[in-house]
Amino acid sequence: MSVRDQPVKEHRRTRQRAAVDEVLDDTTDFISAQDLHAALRARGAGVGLATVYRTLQTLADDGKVDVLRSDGGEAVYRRCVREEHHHHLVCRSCGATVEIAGPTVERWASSVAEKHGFVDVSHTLEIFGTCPRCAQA
Amino acid sequence: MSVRDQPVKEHRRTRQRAAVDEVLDDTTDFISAQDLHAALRARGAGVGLATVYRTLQTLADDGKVDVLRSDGGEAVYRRCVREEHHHHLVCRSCGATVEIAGPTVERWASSVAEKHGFVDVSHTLEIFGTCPRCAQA
DNA sequence: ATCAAGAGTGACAACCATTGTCAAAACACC
DNA sequence: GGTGTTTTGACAATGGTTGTCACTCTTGAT
Ligand SMILES: [Zn+2]
Ligand SMILES: [Zn+2]
Ligand SMILES: [Zn+2]
Ligand SMILES: [Zn+2]
Repeated sequence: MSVRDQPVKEHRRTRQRAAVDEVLDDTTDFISAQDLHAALRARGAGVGLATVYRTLQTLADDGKVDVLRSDGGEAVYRRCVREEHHHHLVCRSCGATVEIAGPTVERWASSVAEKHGFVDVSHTLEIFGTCPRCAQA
Repeated sequence: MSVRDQPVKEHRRTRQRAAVDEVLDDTTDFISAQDLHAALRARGAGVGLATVYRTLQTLADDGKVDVLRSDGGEAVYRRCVREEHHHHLVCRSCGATVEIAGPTVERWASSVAEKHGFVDVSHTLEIFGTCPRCAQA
């Protein structure tokens, strides 16, 4: 997404960050800061809400988690398998997420931008739908 | 974006809606509800903030305006030239917007979704960059 | 034009995600 | 252990957005 993957400043290892990591690893769907905070509580490993927000912010900055906006405009986070740039196919009903890579789209996006003289280009692309499991109703 | 363009219930014509329409027509970039509210004030045609939000919501529901989220998660609206489905190339600096149509991407998106068994599919796609005008710095 | 019914309005409160504050606690390193 | 820096967290504050509800306006019929 950014022009270049940079240094990624070192961070201290704390109980809180480990706890957040753990929840992220156990969660396959995108999750909001609020929900993550609740999940931590449920696990007994309470972490301050502000800390959850800060931690997620940091992870996002470091490219360790992907961020996108839910319908309500709430930011939701997810630890993705691929580190490289990719997109998502998300189930509107259950939240099931599939990571998508599309060289074609990447090329198309940058060519369109270039055609209009835009530089320092990035893009967002998400596909929503109802997954097979949820479809059988 | 939705599966089908539907009936679109009729709405009453009021001074407030006309005023909002006017601002939207005069604004080429995406604008937030707050900013639109301020713009209305500046024009002397004051409209309640709640009304601005409701009006934009309605317009969006009817597919009369496009909505997307700014970096800060704020919803921004724009009356686009094309009524049909399309996307945007937006300048991060000045907000200049170009409407984009991409049959290729449309096909790709639905084929990817189909491949994974997803139905009732929609997608969001926006390209961001620095426009030629803003680039010469 | 008059009128009734219901859609629309607006000032204000309420909500809620997110960020700011800052003293206390935890970490990393010597 | 000592020390300097980072991190934490309870709480306040911010800011966009929605809810409330009495009042007003548009519309369509009489
Ligand atoms: Zn599903
Ligand atoms: Zn991409
Ligand atoms: Zn520009
Ligand atoms: Zn499209």
